[in-house]
Amino acid sequence: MTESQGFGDMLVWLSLVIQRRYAQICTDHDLTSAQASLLCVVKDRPLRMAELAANLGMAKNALSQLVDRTERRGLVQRESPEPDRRVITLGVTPAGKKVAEALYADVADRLPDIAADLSPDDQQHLRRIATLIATANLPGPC
Amino acid sequence: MTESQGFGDMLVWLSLVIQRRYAQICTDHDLTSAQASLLCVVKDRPLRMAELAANLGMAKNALSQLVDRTERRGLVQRESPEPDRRVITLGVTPAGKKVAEALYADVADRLPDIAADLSPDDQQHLRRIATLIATANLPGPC
DNA sequence: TGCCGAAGTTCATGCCGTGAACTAACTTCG
DNA sequence: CGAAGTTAGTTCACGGCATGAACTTCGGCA
Repeated sequence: MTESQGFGDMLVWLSLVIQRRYAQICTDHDLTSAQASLLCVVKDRPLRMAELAANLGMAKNALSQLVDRTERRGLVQRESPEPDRRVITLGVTPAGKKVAEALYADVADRLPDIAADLSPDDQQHLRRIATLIATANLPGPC
Repeated sequence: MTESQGFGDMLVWLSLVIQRRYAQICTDHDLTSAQASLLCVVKDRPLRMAELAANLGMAKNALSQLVDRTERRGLVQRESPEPDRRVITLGVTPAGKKVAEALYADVADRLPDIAADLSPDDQQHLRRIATLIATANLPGPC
């Protein structure tokens, strides 16, 4: 009954297209999608593990292991700066910062390619709508 | 320099939001995202492995293993209908068909929730734009 | 016949996420 | 003070997933 076909369906395909391009850009920087997202979230300021887990929408144990792998590569480091000695914050190393910035720039540069065939109006629409949905549905940063 | 902040970035977040909701709906039907997508692609007509791999954007070997797991659950079955005995086509079982249709309906029903806060105009924009990008960037079905 | 290429598969490896059990550190309150 | 409960984070075993490399089978072509 939903007219044309599959709004939901189309959203899934859209996300697959984005996901694929993103993964490609990440591997060009020798990163996985998960590690790349992690890096981008902490690139400007350290965050606690719990906050990070919420931001990325993953369980604490999954995050812990992701951090293990990323730390092993020297891109990120655990710190324990608070009086409460249980809390661990995660920051980037200088190397990680460089990688993060290069990746971020590349994403900004190459990811919008998927929208290259759209009219300028539609590109603006998409940008606006993506921002709305992302900020509305993520416990997120801002 | 790109105004406001991060078009590329926003697209990534958008795709994460969609991906998460989709994964949730899939697990509600006891499926993984990959198996769900596979099922939806073959639910109406059988396809060759090579075509499937192209449609889903994955390597042939990855597909082969995905099919193994999905076939083991009795949702899908390999056939060898052509004179060329190398080609294998993949079709759904009756059980698989039922699951696929229930899932598809649920996706159509619940996935657009993420856009619920948008104005009706924006929802139409999003639907249209998603369709454009998806069909333009997928070797896909149509 | 003999050789090349295409369709699928198999294997080993590594990343990723989950559930369950665990440690260490703080908090509460008698 | 000190025992009970809570919170932050980790560890482990397991399964799904993707990749690269090697392999089998089959068709095409000379």
